Amino acid sequence: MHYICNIFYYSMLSGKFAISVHILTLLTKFPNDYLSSEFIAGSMNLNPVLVRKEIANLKAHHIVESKEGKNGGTKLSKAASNITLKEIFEMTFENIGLGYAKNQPNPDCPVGKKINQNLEALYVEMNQKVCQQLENISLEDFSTQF
Amino acid sequence: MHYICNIFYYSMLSGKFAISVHILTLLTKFPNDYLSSEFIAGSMNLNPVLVRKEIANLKAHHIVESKEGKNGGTKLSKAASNITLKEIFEMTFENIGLGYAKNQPNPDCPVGKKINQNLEALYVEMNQKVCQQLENISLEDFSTQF
DNA sequence: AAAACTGTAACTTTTTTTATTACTAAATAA
DNA sequence: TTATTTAGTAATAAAAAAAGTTACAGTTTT
Repeated sequence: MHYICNIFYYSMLSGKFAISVHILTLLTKFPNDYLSSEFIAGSMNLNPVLVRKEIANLKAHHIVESKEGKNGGTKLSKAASNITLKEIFEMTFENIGLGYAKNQPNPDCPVGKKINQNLEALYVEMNQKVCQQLENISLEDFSTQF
Repeated sequence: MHYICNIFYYSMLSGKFAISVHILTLLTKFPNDYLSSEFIAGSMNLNPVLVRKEIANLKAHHIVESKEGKNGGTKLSKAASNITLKEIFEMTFENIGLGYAKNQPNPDCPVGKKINQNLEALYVEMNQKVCQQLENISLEDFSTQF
């Protein structure tokens, strides 16, 4: 089934990393099976459509592949030992950081003018630290805890 | 003005850390003045009531003090050089981490049963890394960037 | 006494997240 | 070959969370 690629299609799930890791852990546990979105959703207690959306993202990053039709589903397309949590983190577009105020600050105030830029610099550093940590954990490592 | 303490009063602002840092940076820039919530809100383009709520939290942690009445406002109650970003981070109740799925996972699935516990362990480690970083930055350090 | 503040409650509005419904297309199995 | 099961996606609805508003009591200062 083919659709025109829609960049904005993907809705933002707040726990995307958690959801992706959950999906991928299940796929790791059943490396030879195509798991259905229904089955995965059952483990997560989440709507199957949301699971499929999350899988769409993982597919776009080529770490899983799906088969449509009866007995279809999704499986890993590379070994769990060759996938790091850092990769998964980056795939979910999530950023470590402590947020920004929603409103644009006052550009006439010296603090308002620069606050977001200075916070950004701080958060970039955080990301680096966190990525160093996640880079050393493979999906296989994570999955063997279960 | 005194009210009965209400633990649940404090509403959750998503960018609490950012807002607190912004407030504290302003207070650092004017260490001898009581700044009004109106003035602070003007720099942040935020509702003054929200600023006062955030300040209530900072007061509870004894790093700022307020004066009611005419010409009242808020000022730092300790030197900016003696406040670290780690302290501020901890005051905002924010946690580093990459979130959890909203729904309770299926306890009959080996993965569902343990996913949150395993993510938690991962996030605890992240927090430690981030706290190490923030501990080395004082409010004064941060403020001199402006 | 008037004015300018803080503190807080009680809502309301807006935004973001999550869930649902519905339908097309594909693959399999009977 | 036809029914069935599954993915893919759009569109919308519902729920939850965040942000904003209004209102007013209590404090200080002038």
